[in-house]
Amino acid sequence: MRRDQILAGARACFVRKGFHAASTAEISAEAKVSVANLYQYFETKDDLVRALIEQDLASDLALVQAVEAAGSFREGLEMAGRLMTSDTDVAQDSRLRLEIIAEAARNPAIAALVKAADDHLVDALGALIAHYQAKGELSSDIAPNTAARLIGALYDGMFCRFAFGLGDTEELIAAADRFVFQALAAVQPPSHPSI
Amino acid sequence: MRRDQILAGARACFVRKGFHAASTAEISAEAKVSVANLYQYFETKDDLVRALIEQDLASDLALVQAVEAAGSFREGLEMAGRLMTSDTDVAQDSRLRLEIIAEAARNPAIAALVKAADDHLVDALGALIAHYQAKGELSSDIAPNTAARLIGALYDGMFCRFAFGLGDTEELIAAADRFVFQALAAVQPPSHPSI
Amino acid sequence: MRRDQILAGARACFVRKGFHAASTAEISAEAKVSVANLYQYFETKDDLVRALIEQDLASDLALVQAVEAAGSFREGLEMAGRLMTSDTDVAQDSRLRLEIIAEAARNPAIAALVKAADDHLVDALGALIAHYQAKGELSSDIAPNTAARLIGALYDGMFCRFAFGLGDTEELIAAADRFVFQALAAVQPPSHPSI
Amino acid sequence: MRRDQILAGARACFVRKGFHAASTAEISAEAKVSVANLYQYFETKDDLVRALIEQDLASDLALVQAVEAAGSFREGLEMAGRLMTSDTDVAQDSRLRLEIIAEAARNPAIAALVKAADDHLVDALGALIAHYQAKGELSSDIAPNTAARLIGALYDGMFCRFAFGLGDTEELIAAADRFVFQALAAVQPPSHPSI
DNA sequence: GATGAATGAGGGTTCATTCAT
DNA sequence: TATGAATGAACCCTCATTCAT
Repeated sequence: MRRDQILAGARACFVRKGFHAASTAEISAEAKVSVANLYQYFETKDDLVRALIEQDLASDLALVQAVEAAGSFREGLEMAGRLMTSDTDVAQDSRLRLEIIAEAARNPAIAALVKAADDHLVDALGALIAHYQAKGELSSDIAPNTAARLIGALYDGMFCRFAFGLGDTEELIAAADRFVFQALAAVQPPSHPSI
Repeated sequence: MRRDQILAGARACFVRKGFHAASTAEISAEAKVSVANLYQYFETKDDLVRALIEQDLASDLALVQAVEAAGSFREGLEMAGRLMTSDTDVAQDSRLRLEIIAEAARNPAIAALVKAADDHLVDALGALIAHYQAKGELSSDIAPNTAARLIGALYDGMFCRFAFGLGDTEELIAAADRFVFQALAAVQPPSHPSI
Repeated sequence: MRRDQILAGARACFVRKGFHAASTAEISAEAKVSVANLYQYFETKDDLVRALIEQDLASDLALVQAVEAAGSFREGLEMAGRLMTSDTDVAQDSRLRLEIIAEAARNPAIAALVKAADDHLVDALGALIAHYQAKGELSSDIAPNTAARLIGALYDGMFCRFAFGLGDTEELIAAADRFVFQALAAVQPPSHPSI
Repeated sequence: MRRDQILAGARACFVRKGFHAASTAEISAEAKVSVANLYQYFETKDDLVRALIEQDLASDLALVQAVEAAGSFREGLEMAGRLMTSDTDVAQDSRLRLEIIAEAARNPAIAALVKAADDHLVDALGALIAHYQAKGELSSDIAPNTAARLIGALYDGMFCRFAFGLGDTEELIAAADRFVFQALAAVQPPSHPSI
């Protein structure tokens, strides 16, 4: 309860100012809690950051599960796209995600968290791709996990853009879905056999 | 020059610690310059950041020009991939780029810079794609600028991962090239106009 | 009783960290009591400190009584020395004593307590010395209360050293006894009244 | 210069409130310096404390040298006593000394400093005592270093008392000198041959 | 009587920035 | 131009203390 309230306040502040620029004073004000109280729920500002990051990374799994539940790869992609944009505010989520990745680039502990979450995601998505490759719905020209990694990168890259208001969110996601499907589906690779 | 020397020191520090965590004291130490001296070349730490960002964004244009100079789209992609990895340290560049995007997500002034650079890039890449679509090398199913934006996103997303050491740099870039080409290629290979 | 339980916890913490560095949280944890509960027995941390100091100062009287009960001054000194080292942990007691004196040096209220206890002690010891001076066992060259004060100082000084583990406790106390006796003994041994 | 100014301010504050209760804000105010400036001369409040302690301990050597320079032990004692009381404010010095010893009781690093200084002092004083024992001015009944340690303890104990205004400073020191001399000089140990 | 939750005040430390030289 | 010295503002965190239950 109180803990969640604080996490929510922290999320708002981190989205607005980033991990480093958001002060514990701001966060507690946003969460309508005293600073000292905040420290009864989180040992350290870093701990608070870590908790938020874990919360955020965990939400990725929902996406994969949606894709898994779909009847075809294409459908799964569309479902995932819809889930992403269904959220209250994609730009905010994107900012937090961006902040997380930036923090991972400097803080090895955070990097480990992000890597673990990413591996998890890539494995799940890779398995799915392998499944559809076996069924013939997708081309087998690319290693499943490599494809998964590229899809992950594409989405991350879009989030980077959404984070500071570049382009129309839903439109780009829809285009991305088609783009990915086209890249992976190509039944008969045109002119350049395989490479 | 003194200014460049300071920028170089700043770059090293920002890559290592991020814009917020790198102190002017650290930067001047790295640049072998006194703090007060730094302030004779940059009015503010923010100015220093801005200068570095502009420097960094400008380097993107080289990529587009390489793609433009190539004989085919595919060749252009490969060239771009090679250019990116030819740099001294991709991880470092990626970290700075990531830091820039994260900063853009909070600072509207920086966002404007990044948007302008991105628009520039998208326009150039979009024009190129349109050119190859007209020649039949690429499918016309996708709007050229949308394709350009997706390509940009894919590369940004890969940089995000490189920034904290996820995956093999060159291998992933090569796969990305094929991925992009596959996604955009004309379904009916133009090299077999026989049909 | 609860109160004693808290005092014991406080003693342990104060010995370990000193009055200022020991927090009420630590003390209640050590006493296995909630912080709020502690405040039902002591209005203030200062009150707790004061109570502990009074407890500690009171224990000094036992020493004087031991000396009074002895048959000769020398014997009394030995008895006192034995009492002091018989305690569970001289170093711990010394630390607390030291902490008390240091606190007295800043806090007039505590200073008053310590002075009163010291006066009491000096008077009792002085009376004893006067008694043995009259009997000729001790030299009358020194005012009884001055001698008492010097003896007190010597012991306090030794406690200061014991507090951080300087030297062998029992050995030094034994030497101190001889030292004191030598200093106060009648120049012409009273046991050879022949002259 | 600045450093000394800060040390002086710190000394005043530490005497008044003790190491823990004196805040860096108070110290810098007393030294007429900004807090940030203080931190350019001392890395840490602990460093400041340590510097002050070292300064204080070093001043002890002057005493020993005075005793060494004297023609007889008794004369040396008197000289030392005069030196101690000649200082601007014995009570203040005593408070700082007390604070140092109390800190040594908790902080091993400080304990090491104090022990080293004490060993130095005991050795010097012990050598002197041995010298006068050889000359026959002092009795050989006591080990020189033990005697030195006891003398040190006696003086420390007196300082403890001076620290909170117990008794007349000069009078007690004079009495202590006689006390010590009597204890060590006793040409013919009265009645209790050696023990 | 007992406690978990809550907080205002303050503590040590750092930082971007200025200025006299 | 170049710098050592200086500082106000802020930051993270802790503590003695209170109060509703």
